[in-house]
Amino acid sequence: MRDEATILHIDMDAFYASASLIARPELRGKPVVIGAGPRSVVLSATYEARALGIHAAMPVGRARRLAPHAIFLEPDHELYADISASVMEVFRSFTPLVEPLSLDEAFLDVAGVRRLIGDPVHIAESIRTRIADEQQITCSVGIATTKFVAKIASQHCKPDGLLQIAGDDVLTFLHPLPVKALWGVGPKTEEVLSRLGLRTIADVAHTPKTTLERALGQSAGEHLHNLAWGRDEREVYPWEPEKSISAAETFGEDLDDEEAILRELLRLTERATQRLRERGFKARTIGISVRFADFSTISRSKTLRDATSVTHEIFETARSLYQNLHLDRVRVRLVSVRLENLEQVGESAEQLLLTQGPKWAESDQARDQANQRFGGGSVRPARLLRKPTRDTRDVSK
DNA sequence: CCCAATATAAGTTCGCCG
DNA sequence: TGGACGGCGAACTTATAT
Repeated sequence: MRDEATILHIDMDAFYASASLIARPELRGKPVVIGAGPRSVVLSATYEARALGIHAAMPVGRARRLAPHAIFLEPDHELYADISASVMEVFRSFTPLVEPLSLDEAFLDVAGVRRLIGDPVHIAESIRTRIADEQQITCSVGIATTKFVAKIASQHCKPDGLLQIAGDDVLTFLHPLPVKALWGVGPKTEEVLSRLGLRTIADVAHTPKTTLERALGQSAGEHLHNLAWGRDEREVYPWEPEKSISAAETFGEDLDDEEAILRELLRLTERATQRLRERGFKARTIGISVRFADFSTISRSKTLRDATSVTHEIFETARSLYQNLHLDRVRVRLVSVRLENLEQVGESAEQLLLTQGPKWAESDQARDQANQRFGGGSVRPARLLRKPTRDTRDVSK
């Protein structure tokens, strides 16, 4: 194990509701609804929302009803991608070893540049200053010898903080924390651990590894035991290949009409396959998930003989997966389309056209180009021309 | 009663092959 | 022919994270 704390975990504070974002000219003075979840203005209970004068938290559906003309800053809004790209660029100006975890979080390994630029704390302060200057966003930085401890440290000092945990202090820092703080322990695992009488990370550390493995499975048991002793071998990888692409949509109201559900499925297939093609992938495995009114969820998938990126082909697979469920007017809340087993398409576009069936591949290509030129959704299958169902989200009830 | 969207990892079950 | 067994990939579920 390295004994010097050179791993940084940087977490933007209030990224999705940052003052700089709301101050953007195109948003100034307009009602803005932030977030996408059941409590769309998720931030009401947090420091950042108070600072911004946001008081109301409500489901996004209600927000749409109350303020239909508001600007909805959902997580996939392009403004966030812009800011994220700028921020990651700042990180990369300090070291190439930047591993983004999401739009607003990244790990950095500064071991190799410390002689060049300065010690990790100095680097962290420089980064915080630059992000504040350029984006008017505060961020919190955890510095430690491992990813895991760096991540907990940044949570610990949030907001607008910096916390370094030296190698010698790791266990003192870690052990009093609740098991929930272990990365990978969610509600289910917490419950299992609690039945074993384990409440703190120290408790987990002092439990025989075999006991943990029996209760949680081999891999998770061993992993947690290691983390509890501050052992985390994972390195900072600047790049990981993508493994799946998916698109999902929760309906404004539950649907039970097969025709309507298939229309949504086609729309989601469009969304997913377009991203697939943008990234130069084909997929061999097509999966769907269906969530019912009671929130239970099932999934089905099919692996094809040959990978494809053709909307038509993928939709037909998704459709047959759906129809094989033989749902008879069951109330459905969400469907999703997932593409897995991704393969990078070879250089030759000709080969793609020949092997994929010229007609559909060409029509996809033409549509992608048109959508790029005229904006997403300007060209779409005839089947989708009827009024989209999602707009029913904010009416009635 | 209410519970987003996207991605990853790992566990289980099952069928196929030798 | 019958069966136990192991390996393997596919299908599916569950858990977790942001």
